[in-house]
Amino acid sequence: MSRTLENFTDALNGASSVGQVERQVTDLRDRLGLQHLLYHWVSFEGEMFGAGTYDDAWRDHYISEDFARYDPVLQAAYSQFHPIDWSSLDWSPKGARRLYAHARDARIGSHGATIPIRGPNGQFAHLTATLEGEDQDWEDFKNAHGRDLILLAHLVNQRAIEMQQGSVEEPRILLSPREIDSLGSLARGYSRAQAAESLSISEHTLRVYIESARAKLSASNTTHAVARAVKLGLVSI
Amino acid sequence: MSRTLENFTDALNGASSVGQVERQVTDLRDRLGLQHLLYHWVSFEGEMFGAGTYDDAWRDHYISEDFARYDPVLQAAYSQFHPIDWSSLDWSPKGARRLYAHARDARIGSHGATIPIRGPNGQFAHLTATLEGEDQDWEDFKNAHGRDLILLAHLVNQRAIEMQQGSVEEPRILLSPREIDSLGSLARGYSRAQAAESLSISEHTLRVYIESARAKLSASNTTHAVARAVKLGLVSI
DNA sequence: TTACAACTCCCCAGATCTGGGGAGGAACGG
DNA sequence: CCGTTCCTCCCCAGATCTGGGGAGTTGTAA
Repeated sequence: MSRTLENFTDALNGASSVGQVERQVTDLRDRLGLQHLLYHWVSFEGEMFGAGTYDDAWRDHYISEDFARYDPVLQAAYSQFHPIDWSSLDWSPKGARRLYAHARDARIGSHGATIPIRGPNGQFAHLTATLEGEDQDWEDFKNAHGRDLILLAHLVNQRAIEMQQGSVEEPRILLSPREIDSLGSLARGYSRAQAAESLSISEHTLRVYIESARAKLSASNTTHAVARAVKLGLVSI
Repeated sequence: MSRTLENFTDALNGASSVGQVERQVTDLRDRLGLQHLLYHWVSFEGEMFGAGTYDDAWRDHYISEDFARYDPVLQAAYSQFHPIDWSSLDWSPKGARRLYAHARDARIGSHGATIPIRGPNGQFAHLTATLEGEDQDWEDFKNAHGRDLILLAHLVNQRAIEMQQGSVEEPRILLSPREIDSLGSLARGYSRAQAAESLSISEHTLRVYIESARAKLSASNTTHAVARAVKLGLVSI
């Protein structure tokens, strides 16, 4: 790990407010010669916060244009473990092309990488670094700092969790094995009749499991319960 | 990052079998002066695999005694994001004390750290490093290599996912914006009537979007479509 | 011993979803 | 210009899900 990053992470541990974190992120961005650096947490309930160097105008614009719907970076971040190099993504759909054009106008950066990071209970965040320059500049940066960014993402997320932990901790949702089996079958497309048969139980029993899982997941209906369970990693498909 | 770890991760990328990975892990353990080093993936279905230096006798013993139920390291790994220093855990419950005694007998190590790591779709793994020595030896190791272990966990997990995924690449599925809106509303628990109203369309229109999204996702029914869309990161909830 | 969670099973009646059919207009790329 | 995709809307009839009620057994921890 480079000295710059060591100093940054030491300072991060001393930060006691988001404002201080943001100043340190800005400083690190400049030291690394980046266009932007952003840490962004998307909580399970949809709350968002972050610390980074995107200006308010871009943030507001991104939200008002509902770019999250079209953003291939976000979609890749949700579904992948690997760091995402923006140049590896498909920007051909219309919405994505539009986002790309607007981001170029806003001087977000010609190249970027986004590192997804996951914590317990469905916590999700990502660290994004962008650079303005030629392809070779970007390759050089990745070779020099690619692994550093991974570690940085982890350490920033760790600090963010520590800062967040003053507030209420979400209770951990636990489903029983049969609840997991039941929602899992539905998530894989079985009807209730099929699911009951495959689990060798009656549909009545299956329903009890679904309903109790629904209650634990605070879900309005079964589809909602399944979606939450998939999102929380409680069932696999 | 130290030269030893760089060499290890470069070799890891060239490994084409679990056996090769295991040899490299053993080598790294020795270079770092550790008692043991273990990467352990716990799949959702309960399958476990890993690459590490615990011997088969300990693994079998751990399983036959059902120590996973009592292991405070595992419990902490499931519920925390931070690297877990074993010495920070509460070993006073009866089962945990018993596990601790058996692990000491098996020379697992007097000190250890476990780094939890999470991927998409509920994937969970951890990297554990143990050391036999005095408290000061352990503090020295953590200061020298603590952050390296975090990065190592990430890179090993990345490699493990690559190996697990083989050659099957899912064709990229694209949903239209209205399809995304529709499935997203259902994933958030809206009934079709509510979803149609919130999107300012008729239920008939909503249904067309749901059905076309279902076809694109090769889903048996709507719940299946929603689950797949969540899993693939196509909709957020 | 008691309480709770997990597992098993049932009923009725109404609400919602699904298979299968139909239709039109606008935008974009070849 | 034509074909495709996306967006908009409709019908009928049957299948499935849901709200609300009921029940029992077993195992475990306090």
